[in-house]
Amino acid sequence: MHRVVALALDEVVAFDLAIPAQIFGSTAPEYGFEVCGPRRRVTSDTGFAIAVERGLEALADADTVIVPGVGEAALPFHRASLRALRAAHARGARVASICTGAFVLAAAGLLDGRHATTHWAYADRLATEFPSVSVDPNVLYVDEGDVLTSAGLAAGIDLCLHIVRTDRGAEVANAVARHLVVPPHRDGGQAQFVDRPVASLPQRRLEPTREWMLDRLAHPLAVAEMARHAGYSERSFARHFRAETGATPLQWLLAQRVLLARRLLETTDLTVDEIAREVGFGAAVTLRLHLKRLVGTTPTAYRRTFRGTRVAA
DNA sequence: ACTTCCTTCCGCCATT
DNA sequence: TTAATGGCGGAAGGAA
Repeated sequence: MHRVVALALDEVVAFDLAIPAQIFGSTAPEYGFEVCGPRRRVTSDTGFAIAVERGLEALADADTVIVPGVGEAALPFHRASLRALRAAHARGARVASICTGAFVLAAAGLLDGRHATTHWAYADRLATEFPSVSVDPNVLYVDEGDVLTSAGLAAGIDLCLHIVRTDRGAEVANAVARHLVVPPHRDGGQAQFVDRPVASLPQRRLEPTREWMLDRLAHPLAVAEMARHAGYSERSFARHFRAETGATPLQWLLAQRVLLARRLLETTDLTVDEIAREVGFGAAVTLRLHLKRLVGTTPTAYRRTFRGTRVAA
């Protein structure tokens, strides 16, 4: 049982807190979830009160600590909370933030010299207040291994799914996503928002083409063909694709191939070479390369870790 | 790991 | 005038 503990400070963003509560507290299997904080009762950013079951001592035996966003009034933070966070991290716990929770991690010194992200509207401020943090406002989440940060609000869902995928594999993460009724995978590097601050309707114009690409994943697929399917020139296709997904066509395709390969490694006994061909990589070396690049591991090591993991209903 | 060949991506800019 | 389009060239990056 992997213990996830969320730290609820004053003016905690209710939505941010609800995400890990839903995912680790009820949807994903084999996780335990608790909410802790320096006070037994906090008022959320939207005004309703939350009963906090545990004190800061709960951080002492957490495997993963999640810090949701907090309102302006919560700054500066309780020294005891920051100390407990530092101690948890030093002990080896994985620490993650959602939205403006990154300010708490930064105040605890856990982001020094690291890449991090936060809600796009606060990115400048984070970079100004904590010059030693390398802030990237254009990604959904940043995974530094023992410290993870995510962008605003709904990006917390992407982060928590990413954590489940890391711990339990792609198959379990997909099952959780299906239960939540969200798309199974947005890559961390995806832009938080595209072109306009207020996204207008047609963000799914290329969806049929993406579906078509998924169907033909096993075959070689050139950008020129994709553009033709979408009815655009290559140049315009690339522009629209990036605007909708945050990724270039090839990046997206490679990510989907790796994702499918992960599922096959988890759920089948096909050889690495067979899987490589099955997902559209010409040979096993190519799969190895991209799996290493995107997940940081080798096919056999990945299979050893995740083969046979049970899937949530 | 290195090299070669090929594709992809993106800024620039004229055109619609 | 603004917004979208698509061709071009060079640099980056993928495949073998």
